[in-house]
Amino acid sequence: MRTEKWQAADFKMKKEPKQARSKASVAAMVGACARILERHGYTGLSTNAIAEVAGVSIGSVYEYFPGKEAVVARLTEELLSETTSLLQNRLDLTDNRNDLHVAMRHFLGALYSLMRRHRKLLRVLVFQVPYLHRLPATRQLQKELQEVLQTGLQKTRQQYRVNVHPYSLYLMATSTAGSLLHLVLMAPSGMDQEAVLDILASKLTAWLIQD
Amino acid sequence: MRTEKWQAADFKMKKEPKQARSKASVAAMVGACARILERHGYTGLSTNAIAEVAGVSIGSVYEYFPGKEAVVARLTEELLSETTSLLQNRLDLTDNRNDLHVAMRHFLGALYSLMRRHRKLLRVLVFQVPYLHRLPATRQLQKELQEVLQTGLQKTRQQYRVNVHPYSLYLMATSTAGSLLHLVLMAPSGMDQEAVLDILASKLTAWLIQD
DNA sequence: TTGTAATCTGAGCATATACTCGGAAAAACT
DNA sequence: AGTTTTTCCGAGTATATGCTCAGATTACAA
Repeated sequence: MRTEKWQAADFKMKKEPKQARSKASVAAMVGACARILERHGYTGLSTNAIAEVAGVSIGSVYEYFPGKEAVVARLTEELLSETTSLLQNRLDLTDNRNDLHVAMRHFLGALYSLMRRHRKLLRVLVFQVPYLHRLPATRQLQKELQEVLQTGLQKTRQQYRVNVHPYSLYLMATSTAGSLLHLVLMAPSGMDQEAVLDILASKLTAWLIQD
Repeated sequence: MRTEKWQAADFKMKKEPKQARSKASVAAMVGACARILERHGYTGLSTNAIAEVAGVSIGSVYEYFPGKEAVVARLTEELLSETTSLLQNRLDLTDNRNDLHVAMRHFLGALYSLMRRHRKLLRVLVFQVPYLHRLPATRQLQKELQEVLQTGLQKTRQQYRVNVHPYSLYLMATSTAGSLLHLVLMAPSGMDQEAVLDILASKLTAWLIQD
């Protein structure tokens, strides 16, 4: 029983594609990776499958990636950049609002719809990819979310004179993540999800103010 | 690209062991399954590995299980029964308490220490097993947790005259789960986890009462 | 003791997956 | 056009994994 490969997996590409042709190939591989994950889960993901679905040969895959783990890493990086830009946009939008509850609600709504758009992929990444939390993109996402929360709270603090305990902040973040994930991936049918978001925003606001 | 096997996996044992010898064998297989999952993750789990670690031959594994998925299912059932009995015990203990916050804190603490005891296994089950949420044991656990929450709240309602919206209840459950999971599996080092539990209990109590 | 059911064995086959390598084809450069 | 770099190809090898099966061994019962 030896240590599995993914425990020391290499998440970096062998080389960057330089010409337009090869960029298209890499894009096709990453796209194929996403489709396979959505349709067949991580168990169904193999380098051979990626090559087949992408319409390239197996040799081309290994030309750019050391293994499927690196393809998944690349895929999460692309998702990360989408999330980052959305976060920044939203933060700018709510910048000059002075209603905490409304701002909170907008932020939750944006995160929710983003997660919902990628729900199939998100489910597999979160619940099946063994090394997700060791991926650079994942770590950076957590970092950015925390910064956004801190920044947003800085303003709030000035306006409402709230002072949140670090542990309280930690609990707000983890519980919100838990609720959003459950709502997007596992919510029972017949649930008015927008209404749930309303309540969540209320509770978080109350939590902040009374702290 | 055909549909993967685990998507229609059979989670039931082929037959129950009848003699003491075979019961020991099955126990060894389940134990081996747990050890392999903890040490090598779901990727490292194979029927051959189970047989080797359990000290039985590969033929014996297939005598009782249709595949590794069924072994995992059996393992989760054993975890479920442990959880169920703990839940019942705790509920009895907090039965005649009239301090909502203290009761809540005890309940959280019990859940936390149980999860902590099985943290390695829990991490793999939650983040790697593709079919975890389709396992009968998982479904039943969610059911029981919901019942416990309802029952506990029934008493609370009488004592404190609180009336919680169903969505609010849903959010309490999912956010608590999210925080506990993060605390057990991903909390940054140097965190006073008992203190975090204190705050969580306070917040949940406040949430309930002000609702 | 003898027969029957339960249990265990492990070689072995079929398939899947990871990954290499020698060389062809296309693009870029001079 | 000639040269170099980049890109692509896919048969082929090594290994891992799922699973079967014919028969040996052990428990139990008549």
